[in-house]
Amino acid sequence: MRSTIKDVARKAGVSTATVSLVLHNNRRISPSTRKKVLKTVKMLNYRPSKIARGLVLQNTHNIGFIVTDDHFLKTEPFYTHIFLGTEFESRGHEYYILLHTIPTKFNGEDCLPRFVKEHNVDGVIFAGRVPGEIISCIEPHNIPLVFVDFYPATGNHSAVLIDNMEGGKKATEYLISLGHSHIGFLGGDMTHPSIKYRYEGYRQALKNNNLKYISKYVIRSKENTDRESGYRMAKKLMQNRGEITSVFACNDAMAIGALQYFKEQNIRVPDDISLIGFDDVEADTFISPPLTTMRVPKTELGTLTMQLMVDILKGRKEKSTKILVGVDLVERESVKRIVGSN
Amino acid sequence: MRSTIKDVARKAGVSTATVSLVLHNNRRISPSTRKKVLKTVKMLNYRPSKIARGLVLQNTHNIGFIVTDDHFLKTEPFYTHIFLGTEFESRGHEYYILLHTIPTKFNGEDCLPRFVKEHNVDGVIFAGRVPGEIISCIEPHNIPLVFVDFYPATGNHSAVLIDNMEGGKKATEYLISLGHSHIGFLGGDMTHPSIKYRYEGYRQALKNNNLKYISKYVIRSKENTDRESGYRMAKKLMQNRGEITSVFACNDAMAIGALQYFKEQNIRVPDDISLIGFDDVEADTFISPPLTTMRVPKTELGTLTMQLMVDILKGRKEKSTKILVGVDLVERESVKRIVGSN
DNA sequence: ATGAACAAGTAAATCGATTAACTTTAATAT
DNA sequence: ATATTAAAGTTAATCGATTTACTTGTTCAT
Repeated sequence: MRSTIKDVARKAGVSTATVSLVLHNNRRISPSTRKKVLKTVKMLNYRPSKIARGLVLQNTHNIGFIVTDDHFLKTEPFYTHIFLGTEFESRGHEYYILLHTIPTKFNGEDCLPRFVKEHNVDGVIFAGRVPGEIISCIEPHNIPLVFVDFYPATGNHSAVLIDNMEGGKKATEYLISLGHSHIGFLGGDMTHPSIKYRYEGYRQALKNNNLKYISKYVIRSKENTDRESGYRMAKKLMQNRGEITSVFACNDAMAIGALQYFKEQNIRVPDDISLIGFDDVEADTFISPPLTTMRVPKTELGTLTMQLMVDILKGRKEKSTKILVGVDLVERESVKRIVGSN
Repeated sequence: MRSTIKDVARKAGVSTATVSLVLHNNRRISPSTRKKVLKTVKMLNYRPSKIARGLVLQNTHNIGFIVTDDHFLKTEPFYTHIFLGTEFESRGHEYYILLHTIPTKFNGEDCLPRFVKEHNVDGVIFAGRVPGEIISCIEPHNIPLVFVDFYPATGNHSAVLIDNMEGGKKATEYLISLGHSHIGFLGGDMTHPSIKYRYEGYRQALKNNNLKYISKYVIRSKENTDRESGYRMAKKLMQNRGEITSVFACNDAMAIGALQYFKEQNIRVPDDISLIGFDDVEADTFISPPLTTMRVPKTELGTLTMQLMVDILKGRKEKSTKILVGVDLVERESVKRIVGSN
């Protein structure tokens, strides 16, 4: 049987209060008693029970992590990385992460996650876009919420976000700097804030460089931003290609889908067309040519989120803090300088 | 503030004992009192605190889930599916899953997961191959262990396993049934039990069908069974191709890598060579041609594991129960009947 | 009418930690 | 010598639920 605070107290010849005070570095206890207690603690291999402690302190030291099924399971382990980031960070803070996935076909019923019902979490992290109902179900419970890689339209919540606008701008400006002036944009669901901001960045870059915005160069859909949709959108874009020499895909999954289409059509990348993505997923280095993209620090996104959550729980940060995380260009082989430029 | 058992008792005009007994369906309580209490419970939206309950019952209702980093993060979300399977199943049993990942470069130090140190789990699930040190660190703690998709060489533990031998046999026999008699085997790390058994199945199928085992048709390595290694092993296999008309890759990742190589060499699949994989990962349907493979029910693997864990915790099953899960052929487009056969 | 058997409910101990309030002893000030 | 203060520890209440042992009241057999 595991040892309790009573065992330690008995063995060390002190009260349980003394043991507890020693463990909390209270200086009411003399160095000699302190030493004695610590020795006994070590000897009995004692660790306070998280449960007993939770009962009296009225906390759980658990954090809920909510993400949709399809986000968590998609081929690119984007959210899995974020999840692991929170998990890594939680270790140092003595927290545990409890996962809750929302079915793809969420119908609004039973929207309260079990860990909220049972009051088994001190805070909740939302990763990626989640249905608004879930948020409004949880909000009234008055638990700190932190969003990562998504920010709901209403409310004023804490969030860790990618600087998508800046990223979109950087990606586009990179193409421009290599002489491209007819740049396609391969967009997915434009109601998604991330995609929208990447698109805004694209527009800004064009504007800042005095390039015309040509609407037939821009594909938007209502669909998911996955490989399949990338394939189809690339097809659509190429059917009315104009003078396009490069394409900025709103994420790597779509870029990879587009690449597939280009290959089938014998459109060479980067010789015939340059392609830049966004996210930096693992598959990027394995495909041919390796994809130039904007790196999103996924694990870091997770650790930052968890740090923010802990800061909020300890009252060290405001309940509506926003953290913006920058993205960097990763040059690989899918983008090429326009011949004759510069 | 959330309501406690005292609030319910007061409001219903009974003792806390009565409330607890009602909630446990004890028939010492009269139907009328019962009804009254249940009404109050609903009114106050009361739920017993998991923590308080855990303290008196001496359980945590948490299950630890241990997997290595690289397993959890690899491109094919195989273990992510298993993880989610356990999570789904855990809901119905009022358990929570706590994840612990082992760094790829595990050096043997600090091998005890936090949740074991803190006695914060009732049982531990090991998913996929894990370093032996971890297992022997946890064993002495006398917590129920269940392995899924991996079984350690020593000890007699509970496990949920894929019937790899049967699967390897089925895959090979399928090729044979279509007229193939020169069948390559693309193997990875043969010290891995799963790979070893798939290979055994391959040999058995050959033997049962009176086909010669030709050692140059079999590639084994010590490397990971990933796409990159599939690419390189396919290259090696083709350098000494003999009369090979089909290849059984020990998993889909390797099959996809091989496919990549075949494409680059203008070896058409399935026209020049048939290719069958194992696992049924999502990418299979997106590549061209879609990969014929053996379907492993990943989510089910997770739910079965969790069920087994619960059964063991409740004393309904032995501590060394094994469950073998069958695999099924998924016919897609990477395998073709040999012309002229049958 | 009396006691046995049963039904319905409660009091109180318990799980393992934390901490406010208190006690005891020693040191210091006046 | 006495009051004051500080130091070092302890007592006991508390968190929220569960459950054993007990009480009280009722029914039923004889």
